[in-house]
Amino acid sequence: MGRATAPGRTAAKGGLRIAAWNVNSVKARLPNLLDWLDSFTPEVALLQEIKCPAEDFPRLEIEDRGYNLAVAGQKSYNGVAILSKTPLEVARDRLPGDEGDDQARYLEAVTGSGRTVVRVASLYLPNGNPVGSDKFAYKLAWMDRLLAHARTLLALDEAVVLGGDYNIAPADGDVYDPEGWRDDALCRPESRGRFRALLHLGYVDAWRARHAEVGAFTYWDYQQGRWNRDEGLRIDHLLLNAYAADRLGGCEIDRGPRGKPKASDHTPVWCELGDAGW
DNA sequence: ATGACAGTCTGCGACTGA
Repeated sequence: MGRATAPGRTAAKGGLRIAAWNVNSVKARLPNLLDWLDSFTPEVALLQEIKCPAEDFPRLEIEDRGYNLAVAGQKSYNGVAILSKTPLEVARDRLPGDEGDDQARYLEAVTGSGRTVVRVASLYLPNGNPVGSDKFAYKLAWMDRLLAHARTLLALDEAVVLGGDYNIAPADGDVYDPEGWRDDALCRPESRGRFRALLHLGYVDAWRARHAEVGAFTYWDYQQGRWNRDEGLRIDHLLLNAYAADRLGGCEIDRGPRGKPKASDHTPVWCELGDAGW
């Protein structure tokens, strides 16, 4: 159609690029976030760990760059947001299954238009350490709720992308030191088994679908020179249902933001979805 | 080497994260 092409859509050629990034405080990271939005110009950005209530989100700076915005925030910790060049229709701002859970870790919205309509979720799965604690139980329960919800989403005839910080390294090849991390909540069989259960539902790990290599990471600890040594973990993921996977173009980890001053300890992962072919 | 991280607010120390 003759619709005007918005700035930043050139690389997508009518498709759209969806990125997930744990920014570790949207206020502390605002210059980094704006630099990234200006240079990469994703059509959709799924942010985690904004660490502020929705009313404190730097809305104007984002909207000035042509993004619509949806936020599920809370004071001090957690918090997720979705930025999109096209309007957002929020579907839910909490993960169903536990009315008593007030942590802001899940936000789901429908965005895109015409042949590029897509349902996206920005999710921040609990860390779960130390293993054996109530935090670990919360992580596994949260993952069980995500599995149940992901199953209900399969009934929809639309593309679905569940993106964010899963706090799970799916396999030893996603960890710089698998032996050292064997008993960590990010690598435990209980965590990995639930991640695999998502794949068994039919969701596709977009990065793994496009890359066979091991030793590619999305997170590097601030301490002990982990970034300079490239000692990290791949824990941020884009999971695609079949409708989305059928449209999957490239999927890449953008290491650029991790190397900048005042960086988050995570870096973005993004994928490109082409137009629906029908 | 008496060190070597970075957010948050309960704020000059404690808590959380991965």
